[in-house]
Amino acid sequence: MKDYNHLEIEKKWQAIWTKKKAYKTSNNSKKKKYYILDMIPYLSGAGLHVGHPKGYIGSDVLARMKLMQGFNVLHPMGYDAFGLPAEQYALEHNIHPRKAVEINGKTFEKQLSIIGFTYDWDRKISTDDPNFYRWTQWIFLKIYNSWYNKKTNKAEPITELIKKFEKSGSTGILAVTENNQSFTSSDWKSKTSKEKQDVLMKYRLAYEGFSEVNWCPQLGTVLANDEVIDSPKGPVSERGGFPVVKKNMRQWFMRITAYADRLLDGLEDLDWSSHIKEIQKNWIGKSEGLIFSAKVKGLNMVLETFTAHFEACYADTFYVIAPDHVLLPELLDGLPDRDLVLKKAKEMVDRRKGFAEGEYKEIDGVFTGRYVINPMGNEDLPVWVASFALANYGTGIVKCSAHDERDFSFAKKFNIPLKVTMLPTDKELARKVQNFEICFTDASTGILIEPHNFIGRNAADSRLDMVKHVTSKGFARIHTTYKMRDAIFARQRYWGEPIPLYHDKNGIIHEVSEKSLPLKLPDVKSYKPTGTGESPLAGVASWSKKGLETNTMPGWAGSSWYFLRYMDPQNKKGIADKKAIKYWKNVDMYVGGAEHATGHLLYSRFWHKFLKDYGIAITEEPFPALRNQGLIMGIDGRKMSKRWGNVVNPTDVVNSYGADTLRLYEMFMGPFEGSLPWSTDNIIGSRRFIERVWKLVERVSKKTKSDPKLEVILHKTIAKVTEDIQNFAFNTAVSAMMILSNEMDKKESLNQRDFELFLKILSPFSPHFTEEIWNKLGNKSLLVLEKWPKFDPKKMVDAEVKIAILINNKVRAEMLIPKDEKEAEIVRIAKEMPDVNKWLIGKEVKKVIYIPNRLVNFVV
RNA sequence: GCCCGGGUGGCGGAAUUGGUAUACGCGUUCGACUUAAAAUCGAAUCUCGAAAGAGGUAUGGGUUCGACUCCCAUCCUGGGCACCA
Repeated sequence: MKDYNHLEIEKKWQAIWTKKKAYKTSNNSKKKKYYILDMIPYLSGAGLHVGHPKGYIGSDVLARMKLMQGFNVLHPMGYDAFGLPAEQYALEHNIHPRKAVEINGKTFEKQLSIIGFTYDWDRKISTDDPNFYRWTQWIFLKIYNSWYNKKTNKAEPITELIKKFEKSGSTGILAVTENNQSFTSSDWKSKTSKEKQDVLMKYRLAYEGFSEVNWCPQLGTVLANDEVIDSPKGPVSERGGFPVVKKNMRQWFMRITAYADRLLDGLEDLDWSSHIKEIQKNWIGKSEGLIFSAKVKGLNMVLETFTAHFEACYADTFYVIAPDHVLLPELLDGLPDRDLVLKKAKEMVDRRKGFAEGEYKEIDGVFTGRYVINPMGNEDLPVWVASFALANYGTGIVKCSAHDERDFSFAKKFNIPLKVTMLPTDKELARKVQNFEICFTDASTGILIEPHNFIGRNAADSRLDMVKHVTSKGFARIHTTYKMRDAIFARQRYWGEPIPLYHDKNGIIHEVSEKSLPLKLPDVKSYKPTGTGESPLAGVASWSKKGLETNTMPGWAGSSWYFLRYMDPQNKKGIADKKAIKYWKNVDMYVGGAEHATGHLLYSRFWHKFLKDYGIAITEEPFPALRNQGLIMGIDGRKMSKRWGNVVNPTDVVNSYGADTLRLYEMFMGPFEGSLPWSTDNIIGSRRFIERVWKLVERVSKKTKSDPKLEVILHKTIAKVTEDIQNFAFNTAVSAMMILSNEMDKKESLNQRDFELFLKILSPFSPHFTEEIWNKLGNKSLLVLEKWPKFDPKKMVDAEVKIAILINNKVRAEMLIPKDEKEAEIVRIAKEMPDVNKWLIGKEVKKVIYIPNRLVNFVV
């Protein structure tokens, strides 16, 4: 056997696999399908470092095993070419985004090609391809033309809603949003087109509205909440780190909140890390509580407050309202200090704007001069404007008591009287505020006893009782709120999918007809952000003349459905052929970074659920199983980045060690989901292993008989590797194979069939050199398409086992004995062993514990 | 502040219905080969101890014949959320 020349071998087999179309995926297969997908990468142009392929290698190892196990495997790759990363690269390098995408795509493909992936490049997609974004626009129109029917709990065409409005006698359609619309059919018919549009806009799942948004002047665009991060200097953009401020703008939105419950409920059955599920759960932020209504004294007005923590509601002594609350001016009407209070409120709002979300901790307030009648009693409670109250959570008005730390300090500052009810956790508080009035206490148990008798109940039960109590008395009603907000679906940028809508002279919105899709992004000279909040498209005469929407779609549009396109990427009649979707269904195993927990992974679940309602997708969830690869850090332990000069280029590693070594090492480094520093020392170990296997070939012979002991290890290894790959425990799979090769190394001669079984299970990790050996051993077929070995449970059984002899849990001796020997026999032999006997002399054995084939423990 | 993870040799890490802690790899030390070095091969490598033995999985306690594993408390650490009522 020649010396191991990785460059030659890898190039050779990559060419042969491509020529023989070894990884071509068919849509007309009788085999069972397995769809394994890597998160679509965006083309930022920075080039890959060794951390990028880690996830791809993991999914590739699984894909290769599934292929060998006889599945029809779909394992595609493409680019998310639209959006900020590509555009930012273009701006920095002063080239057109289209050109930037082309260059970066080629670099990316070249870097990947040498690692030896199983991608079927015939299925490549790119989100900026008109043949692709035609369907992104098409889906947008479907979403735009739908509303969420809470009764059927699914999206329905907006035409169905209009029919309901038109149907005579119908009044009050159940609203998706807070707007409780109520009108008769004649009311509806008498409305102008514009008025009808305004009503429907409150139901559409894609809608136009105004809102305070995260505006990034440097990027010249609006950012979603998850694209903004906090820094010591205030909020900055995730991409680029530029300052972000609040700005009120016209926007397109996606009504993701309509799907809040389904997004939350669906999480339970997903095979995702609990960590990611937890993040999504917190993001959705479902909170069940009560809404109390209180009459304002001296006005014909009711204030509603939402609270999820109503256990202490009998102790409430004051109300607060958000300084920017829409009802505040009305509440102040007729009061002498009206303008003064409004001015103070405005100051509070302005002050808060200067802080990042969550950074503003000042306590400020002003008394409105109004009182409400306590809904649970008769006394009057003062209403204050408080800097901490948020207009957009709950009702924007809070009912306050001493039990909330923040309410407590507010009351302290402004000398507002307080009461407490004793709750199990509040004994300390009761001591702290002993000067205040204490109501409804049970000093010994801390459980509420008045005005309803709850003696002997635990906290959860008394919470339930409290709900019953206050709702039956009419003090409050049950209500659920969510922290999640509707997603902004617009960017004031050039490089994105055009939104296929236009406004006419009367301000009526029309759709670009389905037939004329794709609505192509026009070529422009200047694609730079205008900085004013207007999209560069506004400056294109032919575009604005038609009244076309000048905002483009955000970066997450294409990535919210691309996985369906891979099923049938060339289809011209729809996003994919019905049969193809029926066959591939959804992604069996999704692999990507954990940083997309609240962005991509939430948005694509939302779109998929919509497409399910619409009858295109056939499963409720797009990604039933998800694995997140950990980062690979620089040698210095810092994140790999040009800035630190610690970037390791995979091409360099492939050149000096080979793709097989790179692949094996990245899988062996540690747990797949862990973040680890790259190590130039450790990679040697993986290379040595490959060379040792390479040399083993010299001892392989068809004439050599199977060694029974080696066979046991071999079959145990096959079982372990099969299981470990399925569980993404690649590091232990590699370690098991290292143990096997060490055992083989001890033998003078090896049975060829046994050795070939080893090659097969090693092939997914290091496909090139194993293919070369397979070929050299005289096989004509391709190893990568060979059948995955089945382990034989009969061959996994050791003839002899090593049993540890313990005295009082200390190992004192060992014995080799036939498997499944009788306990009595083992104990008899053990007692006679000198190393055991000396510990037992003169002592009484109180107990003998025997664990079959593992240990025997004498308790003396 | 609240909600999730995690803490095992010099290093990456193995080990879970509770059953021989430190597999596998790296590094280090010694030896072989070599004029020499690299590479390769062999041996050793948790701590104390000459040995017998003793101790040891962040810390303290508990359950158990037996705990890295289960329970309680504490400390450290990574991540997520946050004036969310």
